[in-house]
Parts: sequence; C-alpha cells; structure tokens
Amino acid sequence: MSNIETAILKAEQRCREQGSRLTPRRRQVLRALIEAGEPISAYGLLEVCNTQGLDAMPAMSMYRILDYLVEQQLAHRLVSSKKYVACSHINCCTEHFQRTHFLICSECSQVREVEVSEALIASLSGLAGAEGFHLSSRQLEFSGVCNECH
Amino acid sequence: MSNIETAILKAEQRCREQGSRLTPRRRQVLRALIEAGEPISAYGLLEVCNTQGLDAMPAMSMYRILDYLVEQQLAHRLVSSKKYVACSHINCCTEHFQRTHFLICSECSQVREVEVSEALIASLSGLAGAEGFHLSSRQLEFSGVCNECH
DNA sequence: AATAAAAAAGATATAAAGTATCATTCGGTC
DNA sequence: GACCGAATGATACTTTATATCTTTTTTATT
Repeated sequence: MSNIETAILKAEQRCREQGSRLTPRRRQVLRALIEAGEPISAYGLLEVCNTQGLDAMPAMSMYRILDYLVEQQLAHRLVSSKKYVACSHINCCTEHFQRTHFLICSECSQVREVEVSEALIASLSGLAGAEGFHLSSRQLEFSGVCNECH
Repeated sequence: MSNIETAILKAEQRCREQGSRLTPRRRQVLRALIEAGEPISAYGLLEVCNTQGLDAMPAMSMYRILDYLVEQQLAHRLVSSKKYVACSHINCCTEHFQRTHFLICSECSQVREVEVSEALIASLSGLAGAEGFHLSSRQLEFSGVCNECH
C-alpha cells in the first residue's frame, strides 16, 4: 500500500480517536495536501481540489477544513509563507510533538519538520525569562538553505 | 527634547548616511509608528496618518514607505501578526543587530526586541545543520506572556 | 423507521493585506 | 531653468481570510 493510503488510514484512525471524522471533503483536502509535497496556499489547494471532478468547494470550506486538519495536527500552517503542509509524521507517530520547528528552504521551499529539543527550549525560555516573558510559541519557523540548494 | 524627536533626528541622520532621505511622508509614518507604541498594521497606520490633516495617502505609498523603513531598520515587520513596529533601538545604536528576536505578548501585544545571543545562534545552527540546513533567518518571532500579564 | 440535535458543508458577501503599473511631482545637478 | 532619478500619487487588482446565514448530512433517541 502506498504511503499516501497508509497516511490517510492513520489519519482516519486519529480522527476517530479524537471523536471526530475524516469526512470525504477532509480526506480530499488532506490527500491533495500530501500529494502537493510542498507548502501550498489555501487557494492553491482549492484550485487543485476543484479540478478533481467533485462539486466545486467554496473558499470558506477550504479554510474550515484546513483549520480542522491543523487542529488535528494532520497539517500545519506556515505563518511565514501563509501556506499549509501535511504533517510529515502522520505515518510514524500516534501523537504529535509538543513543540515543532520548521526549517524552510528559501530556494526550493522544501520543509523539514523537527521536534524542538529540550536544550533549545531551555535556552529560549531562558532568554525569554531574562526579558520577563513566559514563552508559549508551540511552532517555530526558520528559513534557510537546504544542502541540495546550497 | 522628547524621545520621539530625538529618534526622528537619529533616523534622519541614519538615512542620510545611507545616501537616502527621511522625507516628510516617511517621517510622518515613522512618527506615527513610534507613537503607536505597539505593533500596528499597514492599514491601521494608514488610517492614523490619513486623519492628520495632510493629503490622504494611498495604501501603496504606505507599503512603499514601510518597506523603506524596514530596509533602513528603522522599523520591523512582524510576520506572525502582519504588523509593523518601530525599531526599539533607533535612539541607542548606530547600527542594528545582525539577528534579532521579538518576544510578543499574546495578551497585551507588547513587544521586546532583543539581540539573538551567540549561544542561541549556535544551538539553532547546530539543529539546522543536523537536518542539512544552513540557517539564514535574521529575524525570529516568539509569542509568550509578559510578566505584567502573567 | 421517524425525528430531533449536532456537525459539516454550501452559498454569498465582504474585509483585510498586499502588489502591479503608469502618471505626476519633487530635489538636486548641470 | 532643463534634466534626471527618486519619491509619491492614482487606480486597479490579486491574494488571503472571515462573517453569516442556509442547507445537507450524520448520529443518537425514541
């Protein structure tokens, strides 16, 4: 079975466990997101979905569904680029990290999704603490250049 | 002399040194940005400026001027909130840090602008390196809660 | 099965953020 | 004062995102 199909099954299971459902529309969006393979905007995804035979979906639905997928941690929203990516750990983890960081290649837009290490959290919290802040960001985004593009 | 006037003078000087000018429009926007005292959107700033007697400015001009101010590091754009803040170091530094991070209070939107420590850069670069990335982000944004709001 | 409540999706309009492009004005230089 | 480049103005438009109301689908309950 292909990775995508496995991912969809896993996702379905996860939704069920959360007491919700991966409906056909949500599945369609998740699949398109996985197939995109790189960050894609809500409207970009809408265009993809709306050329797949089914009835055209309004933008509102896309945003709702993306919100849902993000909530379920099946997808992530990259604030720095206003785009969405499928979670790269749908297949491998039953639950998502507490904090994630994204390394985004500014050349090829490839994304690496990594768990934030304790050490980094400690060092960030320390810095924040020194400024009188209690850190709460659960998602960090860094841009850089990947090896292939370097 | 008030802090704001000093800042404007310093800013003017900095622009001159860079071979450009802090024109009346640019000065108006910078002043409004400083007076706002917290992150403000481009259109929010536009509204402020356009109720100050002078001819109304089109949105395009505001974006151009903000781009200019950001380029001169007299202002910063907060990607996470799509807002702008005056640089908090106009008065105190002749040149800006290489890397800055912003601690943004999610309660009161207060912003602390801090130089990124060598240690943090090292730890981030290490993490990125392990994933085959060369870090290039010059600006990091973290959300948290400030002491007063905590 | 009939039905009520809740969840999801559709439809429509509009707000907010940002950009493209061309025309005009302003500031300094010869 | 004529010229050139930088800055601003004017206009239109694209992209991103949300508000709100309606309809459909799903699930639970009788």
